[in-house]
Amino acid sequence: MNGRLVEIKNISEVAYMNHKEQKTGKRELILDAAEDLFSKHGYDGVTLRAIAKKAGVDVALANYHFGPKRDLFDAVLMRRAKILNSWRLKALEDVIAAAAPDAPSVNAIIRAYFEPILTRQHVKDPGWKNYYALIAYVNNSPEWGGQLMTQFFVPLIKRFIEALRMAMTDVPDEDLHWGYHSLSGSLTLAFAQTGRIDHLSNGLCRSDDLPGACGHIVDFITAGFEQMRTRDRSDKTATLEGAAVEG
Amino acid sequence: MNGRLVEIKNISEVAYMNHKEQKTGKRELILDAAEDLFSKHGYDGVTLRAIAKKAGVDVALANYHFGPKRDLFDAVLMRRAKILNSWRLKALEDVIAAAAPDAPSVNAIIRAYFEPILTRQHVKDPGWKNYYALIAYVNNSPEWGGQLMTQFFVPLIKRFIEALRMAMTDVPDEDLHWGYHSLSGSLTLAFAQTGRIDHLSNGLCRSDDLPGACGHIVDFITAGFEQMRTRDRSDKTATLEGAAVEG
DNA sequence: GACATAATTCAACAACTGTTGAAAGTCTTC
DNA sequence: GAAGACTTTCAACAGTTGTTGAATTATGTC
Repeated sequence: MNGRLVEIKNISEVAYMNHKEQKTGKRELILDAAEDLFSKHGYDGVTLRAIAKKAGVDVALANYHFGPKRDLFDAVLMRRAKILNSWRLKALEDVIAAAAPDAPSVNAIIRAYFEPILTRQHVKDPGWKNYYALIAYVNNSPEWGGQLMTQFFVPLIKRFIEALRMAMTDVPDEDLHWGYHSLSGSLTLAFAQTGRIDHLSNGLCRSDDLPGACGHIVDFITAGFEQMRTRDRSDKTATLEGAAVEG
Repeated sequence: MNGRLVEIKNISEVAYMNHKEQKTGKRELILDAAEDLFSKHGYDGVTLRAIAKKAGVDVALANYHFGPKRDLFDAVLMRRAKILNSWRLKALEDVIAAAAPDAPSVNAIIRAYFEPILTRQHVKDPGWKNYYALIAYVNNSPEWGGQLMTQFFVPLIKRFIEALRMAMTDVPDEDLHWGYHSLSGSLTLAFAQTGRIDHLSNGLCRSDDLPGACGHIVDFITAGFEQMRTRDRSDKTATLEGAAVEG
């Protein structure tokens, strides 16, 4: 039995499930357990036996359903990626259509990127929460950063940057791409829910308050993009380096 | 022999080395190899044998110098933390002193946070590059996010936020803390050098161009903070959620 | 109810993990 | 150059890892 084929079968099943009914088989229990543990300890920090124990099944069952460990990880990533992707794409197209024939505002575009994460009923769904933390792990890992996860999101991101290009004419593509990179980093760290901001702010801000976090981040990121319209692009690198050479 | 004691001895040695001369013993080779591998594959993704092989020494030697694996990881983190920390603190105090008795500008504060990373001669030092990627790993991992690394940086960050509070009176502490969180996320993802932006921008932007990256990020983040002065703080969460419930 | 198919468990494998104690080597100091 | 302390290697341990094939149970079909 080929693990890769099993994985693909899994994806279509999940897409189907989402529209019909939740399957409660042990197969899903394994995915849930893996999602939880992978998001907390990373790929190498989790053993198949730990996953099996959490799911309440035998070790061999994971291999039966998903093949090698690596394919199980991919299956976990892909299970929700398609859904999240479609939601985001729809939100973006809606914003573009609503503003047509004018270009949408930067703020509306940014919000279209954040809304699908916060809204719907799954804000407090632990499964989705774990999945977001898992994306944070994948996003910042050099090992996974340029792999299948990225490829899957690339079309959406390109469309997203395209919309920003519409909203802000005469802004160099370089700026837009670095802007998205900052956006992605901010969002990712918020997703990771490391609890650091709780500690740092003495409880004033809470890691697990995703809506609150995104409210701040959306405004922050919007301003970051807006400044590109009037940005001074003279070479400040030399200034930066020069200043330190003096000191 | 106690590993924790060994580690502490190590820190003082490194601090001494930095002012005097580079020690080329096998001990440093182990730290270099570990730094490289940990930054690429995470804590659990690296075996002591892989480190030893890369360093060209026996497996047992790592344990002799640093004790258990966990303590070796801590030693790698701490080796450069003290140095980076002092550089950043000095840059920040310089900016504050230069502007006194007025408050420094937001842009100057942000630059003080970025400069020490880019300047000095170590921009291209592979050791420092690996270290930055390692910080990115630690920063986004729930397992390490709230640990010794964070504690070590907390005083600096508090001082940094304090400076921002001076520069922007009447901005709520909540905004400032979330702003720093966004800054940290952006910087961290840039540090990770995952190569994604290269792929996404078709080579227009390069992951390994840290000065270029920081030039963009500094302007982006500065604007993110500046908008807090005139930010509309009415509850947009309801709007966000409401919009999705409709659609 | 027999039968084929899928799902699940059991037992075990070879390879690899971190760690350790003893042995061998190297360096300093008298 | 002998003594002693510090480095480094060697060999091996007990436990864990992902994976597998056979055995067992559940599920659905005619």
